[in-house]
Amino acid sequence: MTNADDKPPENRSKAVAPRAGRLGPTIRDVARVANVSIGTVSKALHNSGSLRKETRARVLEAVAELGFRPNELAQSLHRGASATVGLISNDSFGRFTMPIMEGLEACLAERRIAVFMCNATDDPERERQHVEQLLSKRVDGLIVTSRRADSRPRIDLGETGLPVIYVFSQSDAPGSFCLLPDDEGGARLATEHLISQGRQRIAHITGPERFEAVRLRRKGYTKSLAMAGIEYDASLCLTGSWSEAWGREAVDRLFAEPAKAPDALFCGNDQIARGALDALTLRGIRVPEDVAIVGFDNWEVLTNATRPPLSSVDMNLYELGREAGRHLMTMIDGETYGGVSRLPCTLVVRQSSQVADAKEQAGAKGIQEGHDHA
Amino acid sequence: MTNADDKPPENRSKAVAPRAGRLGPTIRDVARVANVSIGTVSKALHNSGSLRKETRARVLEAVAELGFRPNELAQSLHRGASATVGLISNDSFGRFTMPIMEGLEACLAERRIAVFMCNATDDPERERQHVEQLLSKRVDGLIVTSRRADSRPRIDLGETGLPVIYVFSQSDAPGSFCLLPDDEGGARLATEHLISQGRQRIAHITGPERFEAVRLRRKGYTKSLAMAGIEYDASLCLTGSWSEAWGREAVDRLFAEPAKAPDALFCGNDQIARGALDALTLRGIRVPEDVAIVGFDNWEVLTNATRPPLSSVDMNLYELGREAGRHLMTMIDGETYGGVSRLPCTLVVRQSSQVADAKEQAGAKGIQEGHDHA
DNA sequence: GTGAAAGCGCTAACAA
DNA sequence: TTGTTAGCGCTTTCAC
Repeated sequence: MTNADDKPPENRSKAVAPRAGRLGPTIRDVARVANVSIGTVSKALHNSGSLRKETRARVLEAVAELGFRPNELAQSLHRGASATVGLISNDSFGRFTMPIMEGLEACLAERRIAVFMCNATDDPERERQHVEQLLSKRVDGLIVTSRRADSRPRIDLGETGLPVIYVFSQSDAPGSFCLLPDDEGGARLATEHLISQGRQRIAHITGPERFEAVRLRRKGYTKSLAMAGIEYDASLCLTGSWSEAWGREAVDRLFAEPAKAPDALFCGNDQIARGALDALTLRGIRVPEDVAIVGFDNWEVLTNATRPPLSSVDMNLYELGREAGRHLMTMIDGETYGGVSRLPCTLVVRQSSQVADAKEQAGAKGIQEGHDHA
Repeated sequence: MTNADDKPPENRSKAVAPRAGRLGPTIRDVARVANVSIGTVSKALHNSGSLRKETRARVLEAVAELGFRPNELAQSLHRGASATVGLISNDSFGRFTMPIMEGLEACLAERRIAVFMCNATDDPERERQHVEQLLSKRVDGLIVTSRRADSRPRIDLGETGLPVIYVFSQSDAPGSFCLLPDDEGGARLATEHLISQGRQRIAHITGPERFEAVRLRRKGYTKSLAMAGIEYDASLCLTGSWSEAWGREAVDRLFAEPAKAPDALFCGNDQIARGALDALTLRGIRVPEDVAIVGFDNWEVLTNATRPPLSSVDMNLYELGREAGRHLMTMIDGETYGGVSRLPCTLVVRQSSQVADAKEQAGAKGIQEGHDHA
């Protein structure tokens, strides 16, 4: 019952919907301009059905003229899927979340899926609100990430069978799908590399015991020692905080008695490694000649800033994010996954662990040369 | 013409819309269960109109029973606004983008506005695609951020009068609204602080000339010197890269001739400052007794890791993000802004710039004590 | 106080 | 080949 000649309401400037003008032309407008029906416009847009060439051309012309852009909200409503996923982070978008986000976004963008960013910073109430909002917005899937020592309670999604992936975080609920780096494997890469460099007394300076990553990395470390027939010396395995200060302190302890000093350090993260390196330098101990060092995280602002540049294990978080994206897409398509999946780490060898003339060692599986961006 | 007793289609398991079950109950279902009309349910949900107490109760009961969650997509379609904004980053979600995102998200979450994250990494084509997608999703506003030396081309939004804010980035188009930290002011805080510590020969080691931030910070530095009656010595102002290596190299140059050596360093970022600090320490020059240092960015992984901890200028990026969110909300409500707005920086004083017994200096405007998280 | 119905912009099934 | 129309799930006006 609207009057057929419905003009744009230029007159009612203070109408109830002041943003109407911003919403742009609708498919109806296109139909009017092209002088065809709405259904025809839709067909022309999706290249579906059969249409006379010139009709389609006329429609596309009108589309261009009006600057028509289909309203995805309406499409989603119809389709029952929003081409949208939510990413909930508890790491305050921290250093570890970033590369994961990038990988995820890059992967999903290819299928034109958009990502809602939500920061819950370990506040259960905020998390609940975000989940609530995401469900209301009818996201097609959910990614949960966080840098946590222990596994987290699973997200409560009620009856909705919404696909969820825990990346770089673990849910305690059975059946949840978790994507993590292979900490143990990473540690083995590092330790075996040091052994291959001829080191025999390899110390491990690492973070707080309560982190599963700490326990797994130590496991990899001890396994590699065992495989090489090196006896594990508990006094060489030091647990502390994730800081440079702890790295310095640990070195002070390890090198208190020169006779018992190690000839290599495998550190739980790059900050510890840097602290250790600084402390060694201060003591006049040469790296890598006297003591070789390998860190963990491959955080380039650190690894490339030290002298010498720091070898480190890379968790390939960007790749982890991509993988999460891929899995999520197949889950959205109906697939189901569960359990913990771990992605391999890579060792990036720089000067801190390799005396110059031993360089030919590199090239083995999971090992790459560090390219220092000058 | 649908049969009134429309059952959920449990039978057609391989139907065209396999996700239908996931979409959850609709307002129609609620109406059926509560035995009222759809309109009544809506009123009950929004506490609008007048409703008998028990009717409302009945509706809410049905809502709870079914786990009904209003479909925001449908609401948005009706309302003509999506309660959604886009954030386009060209910094690959880097170190600077993170705190901005956090502030933005925190601010918008209060009004239940969700944020789409898009990473364009300085690729114009990807950026265009993202913008296109965001427009299709009918976002209510756009935030553009990037760490760039120069101003960027403005985002092309066609006819849509979509609100846009450039945060930590500048558009070359006149009329654009840009939100930036007050680099010049930050530099003045740092320089004046050093002067107040009795320093007279203050060097400035900074980044590449092509960054506007570099030029502005130097301007602040020279102004402060002038105000204090200290003559500007061009040989004390060194331009290089943003790296620790450059910080070390610059110190080597500055201290080549001990007679001409400065008694304070104001560095263009914390990495440079750290490199400088390390180089000084290596030369046996004491910080802060012999040379005081102030950095820029207040990147805590760096500032708290050095010995002594590093004083630094904080750009308050989190606050910048919040401010962007606030402005964007008022712009969505119809307000318009333009031009460049700069937010004040803060100086965080730690030990690198302040000899112990001079501590009472702190407390002035824009200056705060650095609390080192152990 | 409550119900009916017209949209919001789009798709797809069906008619013409 | 093209037009018509019934939804998608919700809000809101207007009858009753």
